Amino acid sequence: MATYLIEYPQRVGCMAKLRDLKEACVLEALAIVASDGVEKLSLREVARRLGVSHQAPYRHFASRDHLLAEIVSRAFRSFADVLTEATRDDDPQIALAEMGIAYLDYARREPLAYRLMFGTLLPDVQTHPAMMAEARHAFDLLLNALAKRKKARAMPTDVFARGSDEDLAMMRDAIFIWSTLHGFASIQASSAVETLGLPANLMDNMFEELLTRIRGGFEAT
Amino acid sequence: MATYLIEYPQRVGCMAKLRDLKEACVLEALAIVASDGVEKLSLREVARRLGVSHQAPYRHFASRDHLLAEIVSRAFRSFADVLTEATRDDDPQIALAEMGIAYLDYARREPLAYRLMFGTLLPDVQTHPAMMAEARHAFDLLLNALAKRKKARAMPTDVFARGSDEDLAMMRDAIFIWSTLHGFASIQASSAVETLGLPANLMDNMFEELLTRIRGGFEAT
DNA sequence: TCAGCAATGTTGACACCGTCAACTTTGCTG
DNA sequence: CAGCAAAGTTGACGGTGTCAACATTGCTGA
Repeated sequence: MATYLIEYPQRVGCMAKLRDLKEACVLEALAIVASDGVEKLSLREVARRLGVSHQAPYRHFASRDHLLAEIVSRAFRSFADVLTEATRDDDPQIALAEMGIAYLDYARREPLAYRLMFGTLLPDVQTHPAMMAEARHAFDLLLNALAKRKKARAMPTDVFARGSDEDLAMMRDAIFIWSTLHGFASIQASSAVETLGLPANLMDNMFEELLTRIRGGFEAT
Repeated sequence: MATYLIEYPQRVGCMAKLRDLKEACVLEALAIVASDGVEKLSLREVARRLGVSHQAPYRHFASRDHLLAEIVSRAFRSFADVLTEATRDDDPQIALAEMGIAYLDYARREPLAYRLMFGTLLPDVQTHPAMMAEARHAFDLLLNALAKRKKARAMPTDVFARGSDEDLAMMRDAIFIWSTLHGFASIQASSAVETLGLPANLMDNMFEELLTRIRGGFEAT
């Protein structure tokens, strides 16, 4: 019987209790993912930790995927917040670098959260539009930073460039940057260095070097 | 009773039968991964498809992870073969580009196999050294290609560079190249373009562009 | 006030899964 | 041909997601 009320005693009525258990499930799920990884996440374990029957969460999440979509959404939001906070400088070029560092740093600090977002099969997008919106928001941070940079460097001739082509080119720029950041981050988050028997410190202190190379590749087109 | 004998009737004795069932398990597992993804791989499903009791595979694989390690090893080997075959040109720079194209092409053609190697939590390395050896072999293809390129461009002053520092620098080069390739490939292999609601053809025909940018980033240090 | 009702939580079942233990069958070998 | 080790089978246990039926709760309108 509702042990979670002890941990979340603020409830005053039915609706509040509802939000409490739903919220408690989300928090407990996030805790499981953060400590043991998404593979260990199960509705029954969440229910068990909350001292509630194994079916109680089903009143608030139609399936495991619905709970997963919720915590993935939150992970994207928190990730986007970190990127936003890190991007401070007025110089768009420097702001981009700040974002890149923040990206890599997040993946290193929170490998399980990073794997949750980018390393597992996500629930179907069509049935979880909120999750997609959060993910897109994070991606838009990169697109916006690129747009600012482009604006600051705009040549008069750019006026003639057609909008959609321009957008597509910028998205391609974003894909390149994201590819390099994501590749590095996921290699680091996986145990690839260990798996391959490479020097343990191989990927340490490579952030700046990686950004330099991204810059080089960025101007190579 | 051993329906798989019908499919693999070449057996002549006990030992041959052993290899048959073991081999049949591996082939069936690879088929499952190729058609439904690694998540759908289960020892019981393999046994069922082979018309054999659910415990029979345990005579040949101590656990699910042991079967997984075996098919991951084979995936790495087949991947390495593809890279090797594609790398034909005498010019080390062109050979590197050929390898890059082959890498991206493989990930696009076989997204489930790619995810098997690079997108899932692999079994423990210490207990599966053969798997690690195959993975390392694939990585060494890149290192060797880089070494050839360096040799072809060697300046006389390079003679003074210390070996281990040189190796470390080359591994860092490899990490950059691999990061970009892997990032792009895994973004493509995941349904990220769909998840983010980006133009469906955004990542088409980007292979050459990506290689150009890698080249640019490569020379930026 | 209180009957009724919808929301919420519980219990039990089913079909999956990996894995351990005990058993039977098989086929080679001394 | 007896024996033995390897191979395969059967059954069980605890874990999972999920469906169905039931119990409880607390608000609401007569």
